[in-house]
Amino acid sequence: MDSEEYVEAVLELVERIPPGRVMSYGAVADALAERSGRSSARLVGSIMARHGGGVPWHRVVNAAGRLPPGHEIEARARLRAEGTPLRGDRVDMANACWQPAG
DNA sequence: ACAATGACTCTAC
DNA sequence: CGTAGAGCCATTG
Repeated sequence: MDSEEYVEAVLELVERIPPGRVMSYGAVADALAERSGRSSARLVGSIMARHGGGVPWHRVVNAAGRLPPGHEIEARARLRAEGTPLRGDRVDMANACWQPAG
């Protein structure tokens, strides 16, 4: 069961992601590990899959800059519209990687 | 406790 | 661009 506390923390952080930037599940998990104590890329992914609605989920990608399955087209279009550095069908993590610290 | 699953991550081929 | 194997942690049967 996903504690709403953790879910809210994830959604909050995802909403904090500025346009043109993205975060990897692992980065989100790592950033939330300080507030929840427990975190895993799989957990964040699972939460996004269940509660990803209502937040710019397209700003959350995996470590390889891959877009979430079933939404590649949507995510790619949104990212492109926001000016996110794209590299083919993936996100240019070298420039798009963002973190709450800066 | 065990087995299976998942919007993950890394390394190797 | 692809597959395969191991590690990861929580949920579910």
